[in-house]
Amino acid sequence: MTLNAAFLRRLARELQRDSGLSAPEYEVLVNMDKAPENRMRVLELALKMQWEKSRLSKQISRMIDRGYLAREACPTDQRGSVIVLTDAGRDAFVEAERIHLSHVRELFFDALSTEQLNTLGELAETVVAHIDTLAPEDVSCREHQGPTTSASDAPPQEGCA
Amino acid sequence: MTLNAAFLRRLARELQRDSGLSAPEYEVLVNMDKAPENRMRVLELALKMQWEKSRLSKQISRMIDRGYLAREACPTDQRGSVIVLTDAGRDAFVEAERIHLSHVRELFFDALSTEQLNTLGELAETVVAHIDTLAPEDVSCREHQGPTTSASDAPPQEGCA
DNA sequence: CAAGACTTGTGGACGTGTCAACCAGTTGGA
DNA sequence: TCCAACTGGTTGACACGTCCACAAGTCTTG
Repeated sequence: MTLNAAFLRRLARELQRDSGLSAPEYEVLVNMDKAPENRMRVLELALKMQWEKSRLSKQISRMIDRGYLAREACPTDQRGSVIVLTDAGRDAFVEAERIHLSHVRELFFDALSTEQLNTLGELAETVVAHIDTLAPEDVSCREHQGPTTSASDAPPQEGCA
Repeated sequence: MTLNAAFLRRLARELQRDSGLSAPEYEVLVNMDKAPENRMRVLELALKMQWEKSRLSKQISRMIDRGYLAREACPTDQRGSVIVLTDAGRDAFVEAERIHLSHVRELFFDALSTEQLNTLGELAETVVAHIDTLAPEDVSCREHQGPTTSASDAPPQEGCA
């Protein structure tokens, strides 16, 4: 726990300082960058990131204000909106990614041997699997309780690789 | 990273739901409970928790409003204030601790063998040590740069044991 | 002692996160 | 067909965090 708290705080600060992007902004950009045509429905993104739709909605609004994203009407569902990565957004992301990866490498990977990294990965997966096993708890996009519609699809997309 | 994010979020939510205390509140109470006579100077607490003084100041104010803490004038330094754990604060903490420890046990310790736990602990310490080695970065109570006044004293007090 | 430097703690502005309420569009039946 | 239930997304209220500025007390030094 100590490790993780210090680690995340430090990475977030370094990212902000060196690239101007906050950690949440970076995470969103990671996922938008991977999306086909750099466009995605809000809910699709929320599922992929395991974020609450409310949280994502607000984050998106702020990032639109900053020029990183744009919102478009969805042609097939009048309620929905499609989020698009702007050129400015992509530029900011590319630069931030370069910086961030070097921070990660410096702080983490240099500290452990390959073997140790593998061991750590296995331990982490063990616990994650255990958490999934216990009450599904339906991590984020709740407010429906379909009987375990599709519990363990893809893991959430953290912005760390 | 995935492990930690999911883990912390889940624990925080369970704590809030079952005890009514937020994670930051709980952390503060952990430290106040350990303090001699349940009283501490603000800055002393900030150092122990590795929190920014501003963050702590605001958290304390909220917790005073909720009746968990009280503020007293410091007899030896007119600027300072001493924080005291109220009876209500102690009661809330005792109850929350009971609940929280069972959550931790269920989520984490049940998932790994003793040997695995030891291994994980060693890996975490390795990385923490590495982080400390790299730029001290002076984790939280910055805004003075005394030449490494007392770098690695006690580790920060996380509320997890 | 007086001036400047430093310390302790608070407050404002703003970004981030959760919960719950809400609107509008969509859908599945009677 | 038409209404009730559901879904996609936004918003408001509030808690939490960070950065920066500041007031007021304390220390240092000429």
